[in-house]
Amino acid sequence: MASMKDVAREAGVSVATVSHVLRGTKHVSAELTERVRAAALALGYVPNLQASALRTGRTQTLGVLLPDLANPFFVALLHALAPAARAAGKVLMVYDAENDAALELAGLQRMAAGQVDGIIWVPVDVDAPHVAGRSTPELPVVTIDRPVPDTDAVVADHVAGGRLLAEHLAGLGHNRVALLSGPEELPSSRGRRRGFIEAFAPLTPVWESHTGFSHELSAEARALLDGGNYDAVVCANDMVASGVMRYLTERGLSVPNDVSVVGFDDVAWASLMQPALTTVRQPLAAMGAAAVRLLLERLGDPQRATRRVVMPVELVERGSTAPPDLVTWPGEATEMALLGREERN
Amino acid sequence: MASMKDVAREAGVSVATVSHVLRGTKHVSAELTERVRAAALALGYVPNLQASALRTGRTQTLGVLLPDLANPFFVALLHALAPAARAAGKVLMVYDAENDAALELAGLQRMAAGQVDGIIWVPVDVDAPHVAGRSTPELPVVTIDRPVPDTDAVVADHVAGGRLLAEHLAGLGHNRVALLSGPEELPSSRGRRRGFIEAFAPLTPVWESHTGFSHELSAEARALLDGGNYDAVVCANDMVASGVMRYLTERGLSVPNDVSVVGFDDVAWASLMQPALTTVRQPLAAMGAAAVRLLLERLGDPQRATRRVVMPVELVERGSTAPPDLVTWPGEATEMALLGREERN
DNA sequence: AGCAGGCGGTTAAACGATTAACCGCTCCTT
DNA sequence: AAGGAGCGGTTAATCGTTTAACCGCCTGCT
Repeated sequence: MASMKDVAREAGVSVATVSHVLRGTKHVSAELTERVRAAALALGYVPNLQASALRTGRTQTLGVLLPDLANPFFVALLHALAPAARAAGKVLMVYDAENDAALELAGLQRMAAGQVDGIIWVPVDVDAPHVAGRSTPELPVVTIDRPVPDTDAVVADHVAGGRLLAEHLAGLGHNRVALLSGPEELPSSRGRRRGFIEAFAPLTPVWESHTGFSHELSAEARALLDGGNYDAVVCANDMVASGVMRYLTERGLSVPNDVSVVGFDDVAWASLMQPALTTVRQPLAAMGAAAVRLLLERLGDPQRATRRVVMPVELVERGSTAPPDLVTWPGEATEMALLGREERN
Repeated sequence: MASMKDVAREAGVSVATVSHVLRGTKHVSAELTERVRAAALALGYVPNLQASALRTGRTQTLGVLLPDLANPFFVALLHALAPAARAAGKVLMVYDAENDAALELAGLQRMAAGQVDGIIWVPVDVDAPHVAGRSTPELPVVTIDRPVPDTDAVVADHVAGGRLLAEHLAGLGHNRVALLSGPEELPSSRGRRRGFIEAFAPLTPVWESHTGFSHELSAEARALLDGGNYDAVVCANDMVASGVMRYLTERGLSVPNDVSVVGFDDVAWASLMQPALTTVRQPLAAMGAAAVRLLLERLGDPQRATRRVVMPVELVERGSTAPPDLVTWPGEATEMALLGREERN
């Protein structure tokens, strides 16, 4: 690989001059500029970014630390990050924590080893010790979706999303809603749940079960669904909604004729499900751009106060929701109270 | 950030000794080893990988250059690559070419700038000039799915996959098959098509249209589907299959009762579709591991002859295929010959 | 005339790690 | 006893780039 020294020799100047020409850090006469340019081209010179990074302390690389690449939401986020980073001339170093806090910590340390200028991070678990203790001393961090105290953060307005769903379902005439909320410890799940309940509660009580983000339904969730006495299911996210639709269909129920189902996120295939899924869209492209912007701003001014950006969400009405069928349900209504956990307060 | 010099001072030894202790490159007395370890721990020392890379010429980073992060297949591939890379102590630098050859070239150059030890690459277009000319002089490359001459490559056995589908459909009794093959220039599409036709041709002719990999169907594809006279649709991949199932369903046809549909790849949500999709699974985890292994082998021995690894595929039978309904089709059979392109030999 | 200051370039010191070469010392061999 | 080998450590060169400091030289001001 041709180095700057080679270019300098070829052009008959010092390496300093080559550097100045290539970076424009100092004015160089037209003649020498031309000679240097020509030499660089002739030798196929390409600057060694490692060396440059060593000297300047800037790698032009951003770390992306995600909890799970198997989750389409995070993948979509990555997809949104990529163009924003490129626009800023940065390249992404991606680390998949595979939902494992130990792996996440390893990734964090690896990135702290001077490999990246900053990190865009969706923590596996905001309550894990290494998150609070922030074992990464002085590496700028922007969190997305799962904000960590004292970091810049980008989050969607989950509360508003929950509210939109509540209003949509209430508007259609639903009043017996089963709620499959996501992991209790996640701010996103909590926000969606709160928004939904606050906007829906005046109408009717709600049966609820906590579940993961997988399309595999928990035993508790299945019991709740088997119990009947609901005319709509509000799911933790689109993957869960997909699992629910499948489960209901297999049991001979029709979505949306017998039961309406809603998800959250609007992943790519939500519109391809049968029926197409009504859900809440998070503005991923904007969130990715915001995260990159926040990180660059902090790189420019490390002392800046941390900021939290809340992005608006949008209801996407599709075929999985419809007015409830007012004919009584096949199941008995009396046994319902035993199933599912009671809504606490 | 504490550097090696700091550790050396703290432990009262030279930086060389610190390096030897930390890397185990030379034997150091138990006492000093202990002192160095303690000092490193106390100062929270973490080696600067940039400096290390500059000196040794090894970054411990692998580049991953993908054509499109919006395509779930490539995302799944990335997901398969991540654990394999980690197991080898490497971290991944991911670049999304967004199906744009110019962007791909930019990514290639960026990675050639000493940022990675080697590249795992799925080219946007194997016929693009920068692919053949390989504008990346001496950077080890492993291609996946779209092999480039004179590189190590990992590919699934697409021909066998096509054959499996043909045998499956023929076994069910289908003999009027519409073929929506993928982009003609891609080796994967060509292989699937060839395998299918070779195994199916003895039975019956095939109507065919070339299409992209998107769930948005081309006008030609829609015309073919509208034409009728088929009892099964063989799709370029799962995304296309999903679009086809939706299109057919909207037109009142039932899958698999009226028409069987098959895809290719077995992406994550293939099993969640209604009906669940019969498809061919590519062994992604194994392919990712193979790619990393090939790349590491080449790093170890740059002179080694290039190798191509062909991975076995597997038919996954699900609900989207069934024996054909022998009742005659609603459409007329006579007008069919006009629609779709004739099978060219 | 004398001096400040700009211009266009070079010199050389970093950045942080790796590693060949070397230096005393001890111990073994012949 | 002389020479060689091994041990445990240090010195110093090096990777490729950046950039502060410096050096002549020419201009223009007073």
